[in-house]
Amino acid sequence: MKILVVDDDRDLLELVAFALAQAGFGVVKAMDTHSALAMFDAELPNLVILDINLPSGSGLKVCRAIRGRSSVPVMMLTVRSEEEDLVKALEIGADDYLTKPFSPRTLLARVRALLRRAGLEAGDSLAAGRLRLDLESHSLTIGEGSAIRLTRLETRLMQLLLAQAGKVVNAERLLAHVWGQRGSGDRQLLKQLVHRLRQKIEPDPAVPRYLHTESGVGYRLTID
Amino acid sequence: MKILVVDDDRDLLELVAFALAQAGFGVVKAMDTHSALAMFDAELPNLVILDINLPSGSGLKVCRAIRGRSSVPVMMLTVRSEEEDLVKALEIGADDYLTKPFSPRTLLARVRALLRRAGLEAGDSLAAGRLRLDLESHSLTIGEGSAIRLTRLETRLMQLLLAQAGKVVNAERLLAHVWGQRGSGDRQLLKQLVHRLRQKIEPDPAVPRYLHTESGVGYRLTID
DNA sequence: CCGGATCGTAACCGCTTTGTAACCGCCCGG
DNA sequence: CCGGGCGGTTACAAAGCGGTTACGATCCGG
Repeated sequence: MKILVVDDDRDLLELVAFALAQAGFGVVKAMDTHSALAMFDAELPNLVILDINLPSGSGLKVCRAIRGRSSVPVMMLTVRSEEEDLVKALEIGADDYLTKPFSPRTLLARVRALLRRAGLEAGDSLAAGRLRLDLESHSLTIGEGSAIRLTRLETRLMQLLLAQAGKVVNAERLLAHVWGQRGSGDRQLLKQLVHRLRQKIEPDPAVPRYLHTESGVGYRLTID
Repeated sequence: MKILVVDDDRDLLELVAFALAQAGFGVVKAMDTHSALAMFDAELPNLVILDINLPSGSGLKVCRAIRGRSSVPVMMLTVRSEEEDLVKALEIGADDYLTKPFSPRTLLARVRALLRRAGLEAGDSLAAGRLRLDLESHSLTIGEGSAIRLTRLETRLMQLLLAQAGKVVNAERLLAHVWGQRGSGDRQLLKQLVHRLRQKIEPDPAVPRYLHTESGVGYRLTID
């Protein structure tokens, strides 16, 4: 999912870009109207975040230009005093707006809502380092590799390990998460599941690169 | 198509209800959290419109409660100052939001967009890739080929798959969409319907080209 | 009333997923 | 040196899933 961010304030631009990148989005940056449109044509992003107040001609022009060539979702960044411009932006065809200052959390929630509304949502997925788990389709992607299909239990195991990526996860906790009360105390269940998961995801299952054993404690997912 | 509207402001509630009814939707109303949930369980609406700011406990609680029992689309109504609540609502799983004041036209456009994404659109034709489904005549056209007549159930199945083209659709969701509550948990029903549909639309039903199985998850319509 | 279309239900098959047991090697304390 | 605990591995059984065939009930137009 690629997002174009346009803002002439370098600090804010970097902040927004960082927050988006952190959340797993691909980010393209521009600081003026001209390069914004050039970037748009070159990269064809799935969403555009656009400061309404740019020095070289207003953000409205960029918005209009983008609307002229695509129906991609556009989110405007405004300050409260620009009420007037905001109305124009929405009339031109911007889809949403965010009033500065805003928290990264707000930004992400809005961006996700926009993508969802546009039907571009990536689905329920969880990522850390080179690993990305799609909970919807039960598939795991490593780096640029092809997706590996996981079973229901493997997905549940991966879910907790990935959520706690880099940290050791207690065996008892893994058991509880995957099997519920039933699995309590049964090491063999976990042993087997780890074995089967390693066969699928490790280049050399005998020398794990991702799913490491922390002897006497539990397991840990390495993310480099 | 049934829509539950929850708002403690009677005027706004009636306004929204009127606009929806005018557009041909069935409308169910509630003015507090308790009756909202009671109505939800009793009527099982296809979409919920929910004021974020209810007196008897926040609208967030209702949203969470609904998400706990269904994946029905939820649209939140907010005012600009409720930014913080809105973010929470989106994170909880609300699908869209509308900032008061809004025009009936905007409301209807958003509602239709949500229904379309959920595969519930009452419109007469739905297309993705080389596939086009006519809901009126229950016929499916592939590329330049001739129309294939589908049965009522086959059409409903195709409708949701097509609305979610390219994405895996959960078996339970398909069951709910085609048979409603009745089909819950009955894999055999779905198995049969998929089989019969494949006989009609696949060049070689044994090696599906369009309607793919995602083992342990559900089905996916490929659109190339 | 006949005959086809539609749909639900059951049974069977083969494959995958999951559970269970047994065995192995390693480490470590006594 | 011995024995037990731990984790990995192999092997096999049980359960579940998805595809398929078959059959009966129902509905509806001719």
